[in-house]
Amino acid sequence: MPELPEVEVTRRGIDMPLRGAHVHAVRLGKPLRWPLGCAPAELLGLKVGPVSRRGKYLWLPLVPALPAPAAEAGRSSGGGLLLHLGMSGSLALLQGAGEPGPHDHFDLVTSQGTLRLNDPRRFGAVVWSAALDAAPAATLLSRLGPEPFDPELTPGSFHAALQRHAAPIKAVLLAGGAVVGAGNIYACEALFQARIHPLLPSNRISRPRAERLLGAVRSTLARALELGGSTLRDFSDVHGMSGNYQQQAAVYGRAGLPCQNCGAPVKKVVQAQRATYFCSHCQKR
DNA sequence: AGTTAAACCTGGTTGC
DNA sequence: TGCAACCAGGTTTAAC
Repeated sequence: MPELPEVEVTRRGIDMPLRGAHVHAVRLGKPLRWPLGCAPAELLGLKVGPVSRRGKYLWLPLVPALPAPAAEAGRSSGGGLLLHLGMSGSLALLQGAGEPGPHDHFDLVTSQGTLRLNDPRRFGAVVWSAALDAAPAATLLSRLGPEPFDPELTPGSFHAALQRHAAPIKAVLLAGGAVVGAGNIYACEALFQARIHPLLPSNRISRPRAERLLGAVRSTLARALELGGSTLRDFSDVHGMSGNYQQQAAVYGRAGLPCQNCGAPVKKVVQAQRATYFCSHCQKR
């Protein structure tokens, strides 16, 4: 469910409300993708810092609330939680959180509300790391390509990155090495907007088309962000509001329906076990 | 080395 | 109506 816009919407929803909050308790549900990586008791008393995002990961800094005497029994000297929403995860910030439901697998109970992860499929993760640039966080983040809105990501560098892969452009976008953030929905939408065929080998994309694609990725993600995050059925922001980008999708999930540009039926193929929607008339190889 | 499958899970939808 | 098959926003890990 969550691609970059949804994760960013989530970040904005929890950042200020949680800042400066003290951790009162931690509750773990069923196992997620990876173990937490520390004893829950180590988090107690730590203070929440500014929440940041890298790709589809969120970083929730947790620092000692008191300067000097930190070495209390079992308390950590600080670090943070690296969170990922996987395919079906969402975060909620609850005041007076009720009993956890069957898919609520992580609670961070703080002085300013309970941050609760609901994730039916449990592909998501909450992992303790002593620092953003230390293992395990650094290891996970090291595989990520540039942020889509990083000014250092230029048409030239993007084109160069695409030249390094012979795989279909759709697969390259999903892999996130050239640019992070475009998941299955937005990759389809961006390729449609750029009029590029999803099966076209990445390294056969010209410089002008690469520039167009980068612009399409950026505008697609920015649009989704404006609309509050999108996606299919079960994404909701921290206030429980669902996004509505799906109604804006030009090709995703529209197999057989007329292309909004030319009227030809939208096609669906499976690439790397993922559904790809495109218009074979508008999108050229 | 680079690309592609398999794996991790549950739930909703579709089809017989 | 019941149940099996298939599908779903991601990404790591193992295998060609």
